[in-house]
Amino acid sequence: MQTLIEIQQQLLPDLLVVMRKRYLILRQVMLSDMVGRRTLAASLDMTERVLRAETDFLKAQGLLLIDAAGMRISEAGKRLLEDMEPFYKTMFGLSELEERIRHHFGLKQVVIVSGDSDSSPHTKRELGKAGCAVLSKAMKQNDVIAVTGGSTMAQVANQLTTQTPFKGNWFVPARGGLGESLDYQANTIASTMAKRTGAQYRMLHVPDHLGEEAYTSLMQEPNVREIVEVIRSARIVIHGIGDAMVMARRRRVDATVVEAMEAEGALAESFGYYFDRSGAVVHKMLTAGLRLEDIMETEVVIAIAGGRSKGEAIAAVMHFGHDDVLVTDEAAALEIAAIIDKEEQEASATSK
Amino acid sequence: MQTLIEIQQQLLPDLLVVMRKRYLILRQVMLSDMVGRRTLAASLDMTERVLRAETDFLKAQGLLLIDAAGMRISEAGKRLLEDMEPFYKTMFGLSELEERIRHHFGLKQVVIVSGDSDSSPHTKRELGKAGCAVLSKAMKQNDVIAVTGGSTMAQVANQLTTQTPFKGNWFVPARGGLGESLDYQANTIASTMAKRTGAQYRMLHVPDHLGEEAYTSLMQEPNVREIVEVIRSARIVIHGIGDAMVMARRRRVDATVVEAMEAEGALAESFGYYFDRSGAVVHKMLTAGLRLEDIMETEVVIAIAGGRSKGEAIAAVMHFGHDDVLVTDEAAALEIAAIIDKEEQEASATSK
DNA sequence: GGTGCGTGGACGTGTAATGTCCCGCATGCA
DNA sequence: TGCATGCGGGACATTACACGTCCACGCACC
Repeated sequence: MQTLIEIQQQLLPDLLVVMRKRYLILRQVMLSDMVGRRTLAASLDMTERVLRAETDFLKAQGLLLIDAAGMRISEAGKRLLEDMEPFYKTMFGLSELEERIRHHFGLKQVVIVSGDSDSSPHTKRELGKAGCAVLSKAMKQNDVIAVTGGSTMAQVANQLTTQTPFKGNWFVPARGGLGESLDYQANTIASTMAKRTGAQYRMLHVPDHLGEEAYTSLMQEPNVREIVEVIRSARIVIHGIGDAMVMARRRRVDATVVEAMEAEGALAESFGYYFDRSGAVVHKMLTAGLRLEDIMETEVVIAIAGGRSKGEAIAAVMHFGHDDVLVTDEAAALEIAAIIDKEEQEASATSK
Repeated sequence: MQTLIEIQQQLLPDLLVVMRKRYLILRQVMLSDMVGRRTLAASLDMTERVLRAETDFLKAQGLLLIDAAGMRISEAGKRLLEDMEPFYKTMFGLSELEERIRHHFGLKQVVIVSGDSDSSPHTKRELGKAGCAVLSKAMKQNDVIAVTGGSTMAQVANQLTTQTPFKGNWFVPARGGLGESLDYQANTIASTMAKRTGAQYRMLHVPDHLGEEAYTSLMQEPNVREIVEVIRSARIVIHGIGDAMVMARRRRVDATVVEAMEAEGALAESFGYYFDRSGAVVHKMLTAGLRLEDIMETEVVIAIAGGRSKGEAIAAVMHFGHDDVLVTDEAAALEIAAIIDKEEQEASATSK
């Protein structure tokens, strides 16, 4: 059985967005007692014109009183705010979280699905769906999309569908082979995505982790070189995020290297790199795939990861600061919010 | 305390309209099992193109399955319809009623406010407000608006406000003096409305009910004649509806005439005329105000009346068939719906 | 009486919604 | 087996609307 809100989300996905917008306007006016349009627009981060459309509407509904001196809330508006209070958190809790995380890390967009991917396969599926929606929106024609491996990315690949085939688009793996199971290989995922969207794909058949010698000689190979250049020119990168130690072990990284990384505080792994708590890269190395400098120049970088246990790792990668969009779940988002809280407290403590 | 639905009706009435539209599409598809776009558009009374936009959306949401053979509902869509069922009536019950009544009497628009004006002054105020909204929307520049008397019309006049003054507009009484209390006189109401909207007004200082001789001689008077011509040229008429016997008594109509009218089945009164159950006019008479033929040619005729006790009278006037818009309340609307039911049953019984 | 902030009106522009027409295709009937 | 019908979906011109921008005017406060 679904609640009214869940039904509405399906039937009118932007209902909550509009509702929240109007609610916030009303609340802001209430708090400001009497306020002008420009001031209000600034404090709500809206353009003056769209705010005006909304206030005109709220006035017509009798929730707002507007006269030459400015705007104030009506009795009916006050009552509405009070009555809406109990619904606010369940309705907009996630939107609020999204906005908070988006703002703190300077991202373009944050999407949070409810639940915890660690414990619920259903949430993981939803996470995949949300990832698809974001990716589909980002894709244009003749794009190159670099994808990483991992179970979450595999989930995205399985959810991907499209009405109009993206014929001119290329899916490529972001990195070479990483010694994981076949299903979670970047190569596998890139090919699945391409097949499901009617796009093309290319594979990179080299191990990711290379010594300098092997790297140089492989890059002499014309066909390797060619695909590597395609990869590095990707306009969109979509990647998962993992726990550093778990990933290192799964990838059979040298025990000594693992120890070194642990000593340096490695916490998160993403597109083959390891990050510490502050988002600094631990252990940079040669790779045939995407390099850090490529990521920094990529137009759209989408991170997708969920589950309570991944919260810290996600925050670390976000600190790295080159992502544009984050798709995650409620459990991870709450962890991230807690980390933000702590950081802000520390920041205010040191500033004193 | 308001429910979430009530809050939404205030905060996003526009979106709820969209929601209803999508719900009805989904339901129609469900009932039709498998149906084409053109057929569906016809049965929902929508243009093909807007239906297409909606079905594309519903398909993207996974609620509708579309293939070369036609459209059918998906499992998720079926579930959504079931889950929405309990909310439907509270959300759209009034819209449903509006549409039903609108369609049955061939009106352009029906507006229903919740409650019963007979028992709740609050509902009566809301009725007034709704009437204002309709009237404001209908008014253009340099219009002549004829208004009748009555307590409901007085309520409309008291609620009327406007941001932009309607300078070139004229409010006039639809009929002459009718021996009611001053507050409910058409003259009074016309002047109140004019004052509240910054418009002009003219008065008609003659008794409404006239013998042939008096009528002829009064119409010789140039200033009477002039205002009468203005009245009869009104582009908008807004009128109340009353119970025939109550109004006749209040207006001190001759006892013999009252008896005659009662014998003829007089049920409702509006703009000075008396109607029987089927909307036929009982007792036509000379008047210095609006005549029936004027009403028939008026561009916009707005009826406004509410309260359970008025239901029958409203239905009678609607049968008369020259109104464009009806503004009423829930209690009256339910009475009207019951009458429609009965009529339709009788109609189907005779057709057999 | 000046100054600043307020609303509301006007207007140009770009984009999304809509009306219209058409195509290729599957299906069912002759 | 062939033909007609009705299907979804693509294309495109037109329209309507939302939005950014600018300005006039009025009110309150200094």
